Amino acid sequence: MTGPIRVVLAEDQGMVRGAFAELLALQPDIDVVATAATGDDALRAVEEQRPDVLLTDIEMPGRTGLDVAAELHRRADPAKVLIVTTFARGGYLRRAMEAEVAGYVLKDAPIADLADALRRVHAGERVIAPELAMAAWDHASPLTDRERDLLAEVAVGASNAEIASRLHLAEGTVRNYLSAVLAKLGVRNRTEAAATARERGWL
Amino acid sequence: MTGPIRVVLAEDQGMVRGAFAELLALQPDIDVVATAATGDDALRAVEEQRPDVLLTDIEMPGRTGLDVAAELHRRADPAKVLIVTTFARGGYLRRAMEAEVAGYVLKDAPIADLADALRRVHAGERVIAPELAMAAWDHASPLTDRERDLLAEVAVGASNAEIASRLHLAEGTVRNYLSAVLAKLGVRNRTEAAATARERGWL
DNA sequence: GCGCGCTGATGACATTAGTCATCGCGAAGC
DNA sequence: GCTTCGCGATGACTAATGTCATCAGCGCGC
Repeated sequence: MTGPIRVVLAEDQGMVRGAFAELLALQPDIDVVATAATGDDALRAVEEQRPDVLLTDIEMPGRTGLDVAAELHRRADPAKVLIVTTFARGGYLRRAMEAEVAGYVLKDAPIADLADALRRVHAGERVIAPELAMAAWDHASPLTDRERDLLAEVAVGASNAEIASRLHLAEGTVRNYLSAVLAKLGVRNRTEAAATARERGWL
Repeated sequence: MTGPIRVVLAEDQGMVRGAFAELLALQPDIDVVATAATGDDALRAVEEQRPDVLLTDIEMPGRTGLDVAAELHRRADPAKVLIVTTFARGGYLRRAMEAEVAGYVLKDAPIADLADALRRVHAGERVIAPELAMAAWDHASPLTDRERDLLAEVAVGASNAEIASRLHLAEGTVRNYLSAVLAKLGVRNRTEAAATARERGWL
């Protein structure tokens, strides 16, 4: 042992951030060296504090926790990333895996799991919420990258003409792609496609 | 003073529930007599424990915190209700007001506000998050009840024909209503209307 | 009791959205 | 080298959406 585990905590909700920070600080082997409310603050805190572990939520203003994880991975930063989130979405887990995060736990789990996961991640283990390890992959998105781009536009209410101009496509092409998306999702119109994709985290 | 404030805590996310419960339990004047992960459990806990205050999240499986608040209000239960939630949505606050809740605070606020709000609510004060007291009403939904019903169907991807049959309307009527909704929201199609309404909490 | 807003309805019309067949190009995969 | 797949495009359809004008009953406010 070389001293307590140095942790940066990123979580946008003030109460949850405060509560986690206070509880973790009660653990003798854990030292919360900084907290952040946004992804950008989290990155800055990691640069300044060089912690052992970044404990981060996903949904935060500006950069998300997944964006931060991807950025740290790109920089080959030695800090391990432990994602703690509400969302048991396959898409999130996929992106987390791509960013090589060290752990992914759900806020649904008991609070004791948090410090436990932190210690295991610090020890070099990989910690994935068991509900996800199984469930994530049979929900894998059948969409291609381009189809996802398109669907993202659909989800904010863009018309085919708008999508065509934003994505530099012919309008007919947009119609065709969307037709394929509808078939893959097994739905009958764009609005249902948007609702379904949102629900399954395929946006 | 007749002893500590007896609190029932309802919150679906295990980690957040655990963290809040542990922190509140550290306060000498607060006694967490029960915790619940669903609205139904919360109701049951209030019946059994007869607490001074029910501290509850809104979004929970089954019955929401707002449903529970409305039910307790209907029963003229003496327990005061303090809503603590992520969502600064006008619609939620409106429904909370209708259920005569004693307080409404945001998880965005610092953790110290939680125990503070709890004490003030117990003392008979009404505590509303300042961001909301102002903001909620200028975002008030311009939609009528029926229009909201319709939009809820639209948001899950129903076609006009489906909406017509589910709501017992003529299809032409559905088209007209939707047209009015689109005009009120200042959008150009149903998918954008769904996205906008979801974002503003008007569903 | 008159007006207004909500609800519900028709019908005609213009515009979008969605389907299908078919094509070209390039990059993998075996 | 041939096939498969992703990407992008036309064109010709059909079906679904959205717009507008117009009407009628009901309840509420003043």
